[in-house]
Amino acid sequence: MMEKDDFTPQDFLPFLLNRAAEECSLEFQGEYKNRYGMLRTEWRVLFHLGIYGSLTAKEIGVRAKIHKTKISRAVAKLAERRFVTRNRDENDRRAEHLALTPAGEMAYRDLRSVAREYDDKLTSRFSEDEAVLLRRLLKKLSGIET
Amino acid sequence: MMEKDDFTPQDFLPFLLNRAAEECSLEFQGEYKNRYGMLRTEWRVLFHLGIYGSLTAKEIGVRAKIHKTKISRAVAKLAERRFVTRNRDENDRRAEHLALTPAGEMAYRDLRSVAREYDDKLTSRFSEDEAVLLRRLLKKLSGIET
DNA sequence: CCTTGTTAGTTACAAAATCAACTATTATCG
DNA sequence: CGATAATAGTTGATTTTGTAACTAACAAGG
Repeated sequence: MMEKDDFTPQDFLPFLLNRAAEECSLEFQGEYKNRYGMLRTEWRVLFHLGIYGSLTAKEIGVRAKIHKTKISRAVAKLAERRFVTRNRDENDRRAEHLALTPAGEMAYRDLRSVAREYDDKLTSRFSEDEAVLLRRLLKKLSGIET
Repeated sequence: MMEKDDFTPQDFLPFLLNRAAEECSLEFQGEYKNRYGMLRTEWRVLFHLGIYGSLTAKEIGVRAKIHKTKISRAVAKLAERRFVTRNRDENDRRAEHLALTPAGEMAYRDLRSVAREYDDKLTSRFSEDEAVLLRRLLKKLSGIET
């Protein structure tokens, strides 16, 4: 009973992904937490609105793979702080179009530059090609090609 | 005031990492959850013991970048289910050496083969070179070269 | 020895995530 | 039309996590 055994569990992808994601998220958290007292889900929502302009909670969930209750609560907090506005869709009154307020825009641009610096710091460990490839592969893993 | 603007926040690495890790972890969870009712941290601990034989909670934490309280609770559950044993270090009686019981070994080998299949499925989307590079880069990101 | 500091691991309490059930609205189809 | 199903989003109950404080054991310096 010959068993091919080239599998090294310490290289198990979900395992490596979790570890890297955890490491980076925690480190990056230090950069923004004391700026706006924002939680991980909140800046992710903020980023999405900053990038794409206006989205519904549902759309954010699909793009970012975040659970809808997490988004619901994050949006509630962001709206409370006047970082986002909610606008009912007139064609489908279940959906709400979310967008950044000017204050939200400012916070986004600020965090965006912090993110850029941190991203540069991370990718400085790689060659340009490696960085490009890494991003492409990560997108492939989450089933998103764009 | 010219601003170089080659930074696309939707490609922000911590963001891509989180999304990919979340996607894979959730999908993989479906493969093992109903087998042993194990949580993410628990199988990660189980894997480490399976791979490295015997470790202290501290060592697992460093290698896997998992917070010590999470490990403490995961170990408690695994011990309760008779998957791991605890042995006080005689030289330093603060530390405990953890190891798998035969039942733990069986669970590990079972999950390991599930993991192998899932890993194959994931990496089948890439070329061999890409898969190797991806793992290398992920290790680099978590500050571990080995 | 004995104070002070450090480390391994646990635990209490607060914060957050998950799950299930819910409202309100729209879609489907007999 | 009218019943049933589906969808966007919210809320409450439960579970899990993170923070900080704790115990117990060791270490170093006086």
